[in-house]
Amino acid sequence: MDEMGIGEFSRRSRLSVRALRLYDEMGLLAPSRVEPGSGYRHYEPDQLERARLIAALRRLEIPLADIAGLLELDAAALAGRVAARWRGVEEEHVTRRRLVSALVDELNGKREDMYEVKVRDVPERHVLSVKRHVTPTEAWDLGKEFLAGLRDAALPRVEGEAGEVFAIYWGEVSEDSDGPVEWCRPIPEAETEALAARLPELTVRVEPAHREAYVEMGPYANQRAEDWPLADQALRDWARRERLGERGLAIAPEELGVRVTYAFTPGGPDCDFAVAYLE
Amino acid sequence: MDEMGIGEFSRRSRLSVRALRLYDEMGLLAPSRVEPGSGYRHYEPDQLERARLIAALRRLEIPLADIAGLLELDAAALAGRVAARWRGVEEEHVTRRRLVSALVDELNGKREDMYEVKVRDVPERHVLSVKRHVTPTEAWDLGKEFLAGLRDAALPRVEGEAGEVFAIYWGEVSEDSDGPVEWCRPIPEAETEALAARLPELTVRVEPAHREAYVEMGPYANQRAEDWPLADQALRDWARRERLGERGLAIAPEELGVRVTYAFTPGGPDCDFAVAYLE
DNA sequence: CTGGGGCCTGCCCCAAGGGGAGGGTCAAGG
DNA sequence: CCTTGACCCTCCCCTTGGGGCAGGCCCCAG
Repeated sequence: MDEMGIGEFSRRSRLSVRALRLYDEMGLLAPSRVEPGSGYRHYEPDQLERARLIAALRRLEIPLADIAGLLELDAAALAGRVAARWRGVEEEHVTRRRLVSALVDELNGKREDMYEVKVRDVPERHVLSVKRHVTPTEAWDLGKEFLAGLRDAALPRVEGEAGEVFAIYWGEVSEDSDGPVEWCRPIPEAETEALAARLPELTVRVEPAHREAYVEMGPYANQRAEDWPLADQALRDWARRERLGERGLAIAPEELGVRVTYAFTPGGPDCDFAVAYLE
Repeated sequence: MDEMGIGEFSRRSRLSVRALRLYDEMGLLAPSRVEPGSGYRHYEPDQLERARLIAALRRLEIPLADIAGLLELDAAALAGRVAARWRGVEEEHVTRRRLVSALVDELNGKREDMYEVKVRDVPERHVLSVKRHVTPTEAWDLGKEFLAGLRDAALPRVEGEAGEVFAIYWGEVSEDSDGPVEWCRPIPEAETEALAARLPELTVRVEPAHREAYVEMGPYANQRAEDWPLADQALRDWARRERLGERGLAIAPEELGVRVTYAFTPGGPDCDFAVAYLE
């Protein structure tokens, strides 16, 4: 019977008296005995183990509510959950690291010339497409699925840059706005009807000729989400310089009705970031 | 004059309306115009840059109060501060990563045998020592300084394990309790008086013979702070199994008057974690 | 003239405690 | 027996960065 007061238990567990009272209140770590008269809390030495485990989990910034659940698991299961949670933290950390380097580069002016805006004329094209409402992550999955389907179908190609697969963001794609997004594959005009019959799950339509502004983003752009706003900004600045704001230029993915196209090289991960405007 | 309402500015800056109102209130990002009658906020497009910068800094979890200061800097200085802050985050992340792996290993029982408790008899020794009240970080600095001084003094050695440099934590060393901590170097009994005269800044005393329990912690233990509590726990468990709790065994660094000794190999970073008890 | 969206302020809420007020309890020393 | 100091209690307000909701105003289109 070598129970101790909250002060000593605090020192031994390296948890503050404050925290111990909170954990008691939350039912996370109740004292072994509470004096009825004074309300004094008393703890047993073997409660230190639980206390120290809580302290360790808190040091990893795990919320108390989650800790309550974790404490019901056996050691092996707990270890698994902690490891799994940590993998998530690592991932987020890597994301943030990329964000920092992008931000620092941008502040140091190293990215200004990375996003040179160019203009190109795109002829009228017949395309096979899917158009769907999607969340940001689903947008890429939709693209992957679309590309995989195309490979199986072994379609005839249109020559040159105009033959590349591309995506059109018809509206903002974010947490609370879901596009739609359309993935397109140009096809030779002559084969339009045959392909429409062969691939009934895809739409066939005509993409009108237009002139578009674009920036080249290089390989793996899709993995560097922090670069997209910069490309967006570059195009936005260009549009303002060119005073195109009121001539039907669609400048922002976050504006509804916008047409932002991403031009892809189907074999690889290269992509452009293009803003279409119609003359 | 293409100003916009708070809703559109929110979508374009990817900051919530809520956040924008808060930033206005805090003076971080004031709207360019507030309608006197209705209180409606209006923003100019060129405020988007600042807004997006704030959003980027917030994504790095920089507090708003700090952001206010950062926004007054020019781009290069800001980049430097962001990079510096990030280095701190990286460091903390590494610390936490070690903590996780230690915790997971412990939960999986991989560390149980790492801390096998052994017992050894230590003869009476004459030692040169410094004893001082220190904070946790100062404790190691004190040790380094002590070891450096010893090297310069070229002292005669005592043979064997009993000749190693060691430290005694006479009391808890933490944020609000500061030891004291004593660093000791055994010397041959015959030279006691000569050395006392030669090194007047050091104390000379006799460390009585005793039997002590200890665990071996291997190299670089001082860099793995998360291992110390485990060693402590191993000794604590051992003491309870051996029913030594009431026979004068000092079991906890957080208990005042305790004697926890750390045994060092002076050339390298290896150290034991020893708990002395007197028979 | 009515509906629907956009916008306003003001109030309460979250996590995980920190700080302090005001007051009770307990052991030792004078 | 009294006091002193250490310890402990509950209760309330404070923090950060907003989220949610209520009640009400503004403004435009049909």
